[in-house]
Amino acid sequence: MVSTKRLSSRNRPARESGSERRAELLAIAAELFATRGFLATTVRDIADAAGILSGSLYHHFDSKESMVDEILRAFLDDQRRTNEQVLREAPDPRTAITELVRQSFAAMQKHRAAIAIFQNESKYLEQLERFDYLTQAANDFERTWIRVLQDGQRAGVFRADLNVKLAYRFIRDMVWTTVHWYNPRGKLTSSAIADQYVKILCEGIAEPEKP
Amino acid sequence: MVSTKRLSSRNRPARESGSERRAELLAIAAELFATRGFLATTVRDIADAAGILSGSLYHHFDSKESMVDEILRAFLDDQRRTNEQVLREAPDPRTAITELVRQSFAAMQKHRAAIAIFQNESKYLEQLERFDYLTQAANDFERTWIRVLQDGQRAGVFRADLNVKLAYRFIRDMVWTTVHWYNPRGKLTSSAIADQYVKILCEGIAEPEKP
DNA sequence: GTCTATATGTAGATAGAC
DNA sequence: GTCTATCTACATATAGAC
Repeated sequence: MVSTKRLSSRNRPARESGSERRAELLAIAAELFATRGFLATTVRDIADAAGILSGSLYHHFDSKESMVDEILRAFLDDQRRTNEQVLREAPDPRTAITELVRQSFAAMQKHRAAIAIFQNESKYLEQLERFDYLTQAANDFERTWIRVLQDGQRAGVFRADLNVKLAYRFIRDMVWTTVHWYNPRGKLTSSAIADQYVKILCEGIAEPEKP
Repeated sequence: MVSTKRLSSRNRPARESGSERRAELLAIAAELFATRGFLATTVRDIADAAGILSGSLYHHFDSKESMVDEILRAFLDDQRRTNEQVLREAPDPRTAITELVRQSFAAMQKHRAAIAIFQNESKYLEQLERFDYLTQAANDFERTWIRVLQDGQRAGVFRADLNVKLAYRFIRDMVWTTVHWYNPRGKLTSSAIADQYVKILCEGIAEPEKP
């Protein structure tokens, strides 16, 4: 049974995805990239934090860029899938917006470091060809939110005088920048923050009920 | 009249503040730091953009850090002064908040690059002792806004159920992150953005008038 | 999977001529 | 005020032993 053709974690080449050690190292790198910044973090910093020497990292990864690439792709794939599900299931624009916000905050539990990196380093990484998908992902998010806002305007649940592009940026910045100060072990749960934000947001942009 | 003891721009030592060339070079550096990031910008990049060689920069500045230091201090001093004036002159909390927002957006005309640098690089620069004042400045801003929000709550013009610390971060992020996409030569004036934002913000957090 | 040893590039910064 | 020339340090990455 050992000589099966299926690649188990025992015989899979180390430089491909799936090994537990890789995952550990990626988590360590993600944390450092998020807190110190990608450029300010050296491969020696990562190796030190992992208790190995810098050269040993190259047994697992091609380069520092490959590491951040994997971290970001994992987050963006996950986020895109979840957004699509929200849009499929939401019965109306107001629910859709609320759920998109709540779901973005929820992502902070799982992808806190990746979100911070996406926020802080996109401007730099987008200059490199291999990270073109970051620009595409940002455009995808924008299209999704703007469509929901416009649908809501047409349906009369969002103010007609709202500049949807501006409102989108407003919501996006509000949600994502939370990662800069959010503390996963603090008093405020991501759910509580989401509730407070959605409340401020909706009572600002929702058309008041006609009496 | 030439042999006066007063330092004119003719005889002032080049490495002190005031010369026009310094100001030009600082503006060029600020633009690069803002768009590419502080670490990603090399002194050679700055020199290239200025049409000189990298060594020549050191006739004007001690180091790359000194350059960003000057850029940030100029912005923060200006901003602090303006905030104090707003607070002195605003007759009530709602006006104070509105004017603080409007004034922050107005700062984007004069200090766009510095604001972006302050936003993007503070986390890294704060690790260095010489930039301790960045942490202090951020705390000062926070205290100012929170005081106004609390005053407004006590006066009954802001919702009593508002989490002021959360609302502050909400406003701060909303305002400052605009610099990431604000285009000084675009259709939207900073004043128009401010109006739209203040509207969304206030109709969200202002207590509705009792009929 | 990690270590030893090292190649290679490039960054920030300096000294002195013009 | 800028250039020429160069120093020094450190970053990413590699090759092969264990």
